[in-house]
This record gives sequence, C-alpha cells and structure tokens, in this order.
Amino acid sequence: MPTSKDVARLAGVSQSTVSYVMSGRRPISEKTRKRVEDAMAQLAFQPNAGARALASRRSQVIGLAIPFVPDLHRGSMMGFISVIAASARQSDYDILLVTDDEGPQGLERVVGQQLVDGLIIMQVEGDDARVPVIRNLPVPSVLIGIPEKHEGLKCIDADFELAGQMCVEELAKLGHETVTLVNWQDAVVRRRVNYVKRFHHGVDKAGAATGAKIIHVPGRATIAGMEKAVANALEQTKGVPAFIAPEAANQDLLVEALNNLGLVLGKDVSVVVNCSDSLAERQRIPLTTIDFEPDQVSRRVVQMIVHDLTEPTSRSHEALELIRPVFKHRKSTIRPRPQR
Amino acid sequence: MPTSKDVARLAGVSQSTVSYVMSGRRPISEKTRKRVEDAMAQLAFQPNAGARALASRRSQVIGLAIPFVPDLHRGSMMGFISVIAASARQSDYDILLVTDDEGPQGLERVVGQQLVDGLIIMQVEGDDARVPVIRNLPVPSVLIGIPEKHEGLKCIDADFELAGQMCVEELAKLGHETVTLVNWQDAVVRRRVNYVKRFHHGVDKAGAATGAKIIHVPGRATIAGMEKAVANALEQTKGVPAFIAPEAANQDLLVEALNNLGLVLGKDVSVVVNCSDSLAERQRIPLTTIDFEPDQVSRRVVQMIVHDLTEPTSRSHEALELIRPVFKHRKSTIRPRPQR
DNA sequence: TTGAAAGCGATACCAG
DNA sequence: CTGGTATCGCTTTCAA
Repeated sequence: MPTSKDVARLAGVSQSTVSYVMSGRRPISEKTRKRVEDAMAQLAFQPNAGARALASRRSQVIGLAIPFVPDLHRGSMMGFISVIAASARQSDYDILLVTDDEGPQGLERVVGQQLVDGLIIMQVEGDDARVPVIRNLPVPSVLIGIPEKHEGLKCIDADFELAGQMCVEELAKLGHETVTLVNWQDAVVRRRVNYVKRFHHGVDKAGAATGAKIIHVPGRATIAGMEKAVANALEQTKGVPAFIAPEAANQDLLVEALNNLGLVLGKDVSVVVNCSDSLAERQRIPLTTIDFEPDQVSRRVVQMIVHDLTEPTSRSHEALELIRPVFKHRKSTIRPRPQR
Repeated sequence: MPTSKDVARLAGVSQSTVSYVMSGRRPISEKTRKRVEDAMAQLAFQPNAGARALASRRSQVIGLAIPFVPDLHRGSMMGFISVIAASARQSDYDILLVTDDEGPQGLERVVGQQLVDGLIIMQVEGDDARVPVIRNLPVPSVLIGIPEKHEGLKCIDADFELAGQMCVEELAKLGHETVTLVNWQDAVVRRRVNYVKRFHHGVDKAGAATGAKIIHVPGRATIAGMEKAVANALEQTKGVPAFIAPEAANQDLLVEALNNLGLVLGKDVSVVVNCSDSLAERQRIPLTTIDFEPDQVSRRVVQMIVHDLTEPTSRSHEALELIRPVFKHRKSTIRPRPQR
C-alpha cells in the first residue's frame, strides 16, 4: 500500500505538502496541488487511518451505542442505524457499533482507546445507566431519547407530548366527546421510558383544553385482555368512540378487538395510532396515523454531533430538540353526527 | 490520557515490557507482570487504538457491509447486526458499518485506509456488485448469502433448499397430496437472490421424492391478486389443500385470502411459512413455521472471519456453509383424513 | 526474562 | 508558497 511518502516522492514535493493538499489547511499553488493529486490518483493512495488518528488525535469515527431491542422496535431501529451511518459519511465520519451487552463500560472503552471522537446513544431511557457514564467522558455525545436528568446534555427525540396533543385535538375537532388512550404495555412502562409520560401529558393537556373526556386503559398483551379493556372503555364512552393506540404492539390487538365487537373502523369508531410500523399500509386498515419521519431524527443527530466535533469553539452546551410528528392516512377518521 | 510509557515508568519497567504484558507475545515473570498490571489499573490505562493499528498493522476492526433494506426485512437485519457486533467483541474486534449507498467503493475505502482487517458482507445477492470488488481486496471476507459465482469465497447462508424440502416432506408426511407454493413477490425474484431458486429446488425435489403434486403460484402484492391465486390453486388441488409461503410479505395476504374463502387454518387447510417474523406469535394464527436461528448465522460468520484473521497459516480457502432450519409451532398443521 | 531503539504513516510546527 | 523534522503511542526486532 502506498504511503504519503510515496506520493510525495512521485510528485516531487515534501511529505508535508501532500498532507496539506489533503487537509487544505494551508494554501497550495495550483500547480503543485495538481501534481500531488495526480500522484495520488496514479498510486491509488489512501491515507492510513491509524497513522492519521495518531497524529491528528481524531479518528473520524463516531461510536453508535445500539440498544438490545425487543423484536417490535427492530425495524425502526434498523432505519435509524443505516441513515445515521449514511449521513455520517457525508461529513466524512464512520460509524462504529457499541453494543449494549458490553455495558456502559463499552462506551468508556471506545473513548478510552480513542477509537471514536464522539458518541451517539440510541434509545435512551428515563433512567439510563449510560447517562452518568457519558457525562464524564471527554468527548461530545448526543442522545436519542430524553433521560430524566438531562441538564447539560444534548438530546433529541420525537415530540411525544405534541403527538399526544395532536391525536386528541384531531379527534375532538371531529366531534368525539370521549377518547380512549390505550396505554403502552407494562414492560415498556416499567422501563420508565420518558416518552410514555410525555405522550400522556400531551393527551391529558389536550383533553382539558378541548373538553374531551379521556379514558385511560392499560395496554394488554392478549386479545382477551384487550377486548375487556375496550368493552370497559365503551361503557364509559359518550357518543361515537375513538381510540388512540400509541404502541405498535397494541395496535394489532386493538383492531382485532374492535372487529370482534362488531365495530367497523372509520365508520363506527375512530382510531389514531402512533409510531406505527406502517400498520395502515400493511393491513390496509382505515386508521389515522401520526408518525415521525425517522430519517429526520437520524440526520439531525448526526448534524449535532458533527457540529460539536468540528466547531472548535463553544464546548457542548445543553440542547433539547424535539421533532414534530405528522399525520398520515388522515381521512379515515370519522366525523360523528351530532348525537341529539 | 495515560500512555504505555506512563505505565512503564510507574511500573519501573520498559515500554516494551508493557507491550508484551498486553499482547502476551513473550514470557513475562509473574512479578513484573503484576507490577505492570497494577500500574495499568492505577492509571486506568487504555491503549491507543490508532497507535496500535499503526504499529501492528491491524486495526482489530471488522467492516460490516449493511444493505439498503426494504421495510420488511429490517427487523431480522437488526438482529444480525447486533449479534454480529456482540460476538465480534468476544474476540476483541469492533464493528464498523459500511453502508450500501457508498457503493462497492465504500469497501475499497475502509480497506484502503486500513480501517478494517476484514469484511462481513450482508445480504449478498445472486449477482452482487460487491463480489468482484472484494475478490481483489487484500483482506479476508465472509459473505452472508451466496452469489452466483462463489468460487474461492467464504459464504454462509441459511439452507433454503433444505427448508423447501422439509416443508414439502412435512406436508406429504401428513397426507397432503397437493401442495401449493406461493412464490416470492416479483421484486424479490427480479433481484435474483439465490435463495429463491434454492428454495424452489428443494420444494420440487421433495415433491418428486414424495409424490406430492406441487403447484406454483406467483406472489401477489394485493389481496385480490392473492385470492385469485389461491382460488386457482384450490381448483387444481386434490384432497386437503396445503400452502407454503416462504416470503414474509405474502404471509399476511395468504392468511387473509384463505380466511376470505372460508377456509380455517389448521382445520381445512395447512400452511407452512418460512422466515416468518414471528407471524404465528404476533397474530396467534395456527401456522407451522420453519425458520432459522438467526443468531446462529451471525455467530458463525464472526467465527469464520475471526478465524481467517487470526490463523496465520492457510489463506482464505473457499467455504460454503449452510445453516439448518428448524420447525416451530408444528402442531398446527393437519393430518387429512383419507379421501376415499 | 528484560531493555533500547527503530520504525509504523500521518500531522503540524518552525523556518525560509 | 514550500520543506525539514519532531511527534503521536505502540509494536517488534536486536542485544544483553
């Protein structure tokens, strides 16, 4: 493999000139630049990453901490990862994976070995063991998800509060007087992921603002449980029922339960789902869907970390960015006829 | 950050001794080893990856070429990735992502920059642009998936031929005389992924061996199309119908189509699916599932590449490893009563 | 069993 | 605008 020395020799310049041609950190005459570039092309030169990292003290690699994910979220996770990797390349960074089962020490390792210049932490939960660790790490990082204590951290997430709000407003505007929120399943709630709370908050807030009555029913993992929950909600419902099912795992069940109770979606009942893995498309069911452009989060997170990595000034100041959700398939919700 | 020099000083030994303690490449007296290890712990020393790579000419990083995946396969893809990353760590390797949208040159780049010691290529298709590239790369690589021309390459994949065979044998053994294979959808077939062909081959072979009649119907993307295909198959069916639906995208549709035609799964008709993203669990539908342990492939692929990377002798000889599928939920297929 | 010292292949400072 | 050279932190001969 040719080295920059070889390039220098062939181009008849010094090694440092070759380096400066690559980095552009000092003016080079058009003539020598051309000679160097030709030599590089001729030798198919590629700079040695290790040597570069050693000398420059930057690896041009970003560590990506991926969570251990239960089946359901895997699809979306994958989307994040590939978009993050692709966007990172656009800024001349590579992505190194840090798996969860190495524990938070994994983060200390890749930073300690100076393998990475910064970190992106995915799926941050309310009380995440990785958070205290990254606080003490000498590299910038950006979190996807918002931990309980996030002072001084850069976080980005979908705006779940707004999502909850929008769901209720949508239904209230159509004329629904009662809206049932099917909660996340217990396993998720117990993980204390912050977004559950935030979604609830948005729902309740919009309920108060619009006057819609909000019924909360727990997320159930079985169809029987779901049917009971739904029946229960229907009893307390005034007018045409409406449901909000933010968790993907519940959506199939809710749809099935409503079917079993003889309610036709988009006709007898409105359903709004969130974060749907394209349930609407997949099953061709009339649902209103509220969702986030996942790529938007991914690209933004890379922007943020790259900014911290390249901006020489201003060490990582706190930041909290929320991505706005959007409606899709919106026509399938119904406008109840006035009930009296 | 402390360097090995600092460790050496603190331990009162030379820098080379520190290095040898870490690598174990030469005997060290118990006494000095202890002194060095203590010093390392005391300083929380971590070796600088760039320097190490530069000096040793090995980065301890494996490049993982991830494909651009359509939604459906994303979940399983994610499983591969995290298991690969975790297993790699067990052998002291890290994983660097190489996205597809950098093209095959992405592979040349990471190898050329000596960022990686070897490559794992995911989702290799029948005629894959990356294959000719890696052939000329000076590092070992392992492919997941089997390209048309694979002489001299190390490949690993699920044994789709055997899977096809097992599906038919299962149904034939139960007494089905006619078996309908619902093919992959056109988009997949056109990509010339090898496994489609291999699955077919297994199905036909087992059909011939068992005497079961095999009907092929094309994979359809719409429910109407699927219903027609199913109806068509039923006309040609003798005895109790049985279906094999290897592609996940078709499975929902097939189940729905059968429902619409009034056929009850596990009672009027047997269905065997393959590569199911746990459709059976998700929908609680009585299906027999044949599947692969995805983790098995992932772990094996890491073993293979690590072997090539550490075995000083024997440069990458060709290899083709097929992972055996297994049945799940098997009881839901039916044993047809003798028809005359 | 250990130490000294010469690289590995870039970067970046100091001169000119 | 360009060249010489010290340096980054570790590995690995060569000598003892």
